[in-house]
Amino acid sequence: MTKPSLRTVPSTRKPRAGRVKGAGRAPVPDIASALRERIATQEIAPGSKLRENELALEFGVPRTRVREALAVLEQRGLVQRIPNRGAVVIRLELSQVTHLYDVREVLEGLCARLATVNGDPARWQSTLAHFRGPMARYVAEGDIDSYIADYEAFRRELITSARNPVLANMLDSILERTQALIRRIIILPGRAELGLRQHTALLEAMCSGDADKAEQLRRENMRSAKDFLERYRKYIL
Amino acid sequence: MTKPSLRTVPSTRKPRAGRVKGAGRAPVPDIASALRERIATQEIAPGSKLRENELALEFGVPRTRVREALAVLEQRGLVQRIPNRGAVVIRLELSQVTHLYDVREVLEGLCARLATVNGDPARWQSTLAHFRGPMARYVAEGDIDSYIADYEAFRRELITSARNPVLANMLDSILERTQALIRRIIILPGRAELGLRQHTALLEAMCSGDADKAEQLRRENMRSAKDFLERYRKYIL
DNA sequence: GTAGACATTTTTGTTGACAGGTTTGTGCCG
DNA sequence: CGGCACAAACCTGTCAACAAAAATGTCTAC
Repeated sequence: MTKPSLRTVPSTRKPRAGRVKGAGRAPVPDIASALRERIATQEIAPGSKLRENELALEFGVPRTRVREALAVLEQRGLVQRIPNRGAVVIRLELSQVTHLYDVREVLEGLCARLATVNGDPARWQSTLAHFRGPMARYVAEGDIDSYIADYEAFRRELITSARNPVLANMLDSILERTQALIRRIIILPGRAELGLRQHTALLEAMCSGDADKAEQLRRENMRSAKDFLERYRKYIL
Repeated sequence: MTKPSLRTVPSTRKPRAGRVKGAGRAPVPDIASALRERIATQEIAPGSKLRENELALEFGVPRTRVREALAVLEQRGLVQRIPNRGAVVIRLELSQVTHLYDVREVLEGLCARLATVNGDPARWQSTLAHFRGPMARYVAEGDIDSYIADYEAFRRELITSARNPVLANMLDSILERTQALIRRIIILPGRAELGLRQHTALLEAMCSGDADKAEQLRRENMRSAKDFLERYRKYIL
């Protein structure tokens, strides 16, 4: 019943290359990354249709390349493609998020263990200090952005230190799919404070070279994140 | 000042080109599966080049479809694609296998735990009996094929019972990449016997509903498999 | 006899066009 | 006034031809 007002480009062709984004030639990985970014930031809402022609026009690339990028995103679990109907952004159900967090728990645990085993303990001292000092202040002052940014850096450092490309790839895949949520979890009452304590404990275990404990602590951390998520699911999903 | 490519005049008429043979139409996933199978069985050796034209001809499909299939295989980590040089089957280094097994350890552990939690304990009684009876006989008699087949069935049952699609997908991904190895690991001296004992112990834990123990036992099982692999690496890789 | 330059062939990368299916808009009939 | 059938527009799936790059083969010069 809704009048389909203003469909873009009624009859006038775009005469010039009106490429809004990258000028000429964007490689497939770049297109996939750009799309991934938009999905993560919810610039493209879950459930939206991704029209190939539209994207091809915007990026100024042939449709085939957009198609390849969509195939990558499908393999990565970010979009769902229905034959002859196109690609839509995956809508996160609670069950799906639970599945992701169950897997993430053991993978992050492994990551913490490997990072502890691989590096020398002294390496994490400065990070521990950072969590005890500035990070604690961020939490106390409610500077969520700084806290998230530095936490992400720490997480990346863990992955790098683990030196396991397979693990890194899988963790990336999970992060891509849950990134839209972390900001909403972290502002839950008490979550940041608990997380901070847990990260500090983890770093202490890592500094003392106790890999088993590091793994266990990291897993507990993930489990508690999942608990928060399930408890406050109404406010998040 | 990009000169827009001149619009081609549709002068050539296509006389409904008939397909030469009954060479059917294979969808992209089928081609990917076929290739995956060949890689797993080493019908295509690691390091081989996969020529698009060749495969297109063999499958009786246009080259584009082979190309898509190769893209899937690349995302799955089974082949490596170098720009302008084509796709080659990944060659497994020991370090890579170690990485895969480290990740597999925690994922299989999670799988065992979830399978224990989700199903009722009685469900695994018959499987336990199967491992104590026929499976033990297979090992004693050296009937490796039957042993592997039934073990694979058990493994799939675990994955199904875990009811976690994310986990299932990742375990599949790992299996695809290591499948060429399992047969060689299992024939190592003492491996099958140890594995049998470990699987039996795992099933006992599952029957008693002890999820934590199940996870731990499964992880030990994987770790010992990795140990065998590293000890006998000369004979395997 | 070998190394290097050039020509040929093979293989991959890219593009636009066409065909089939789905959604959307419109008119007719109950 | 609402629902159904039909037609148009749109979108995706598919394909074969074209262009560029790499690999291969050949010949010549030293």
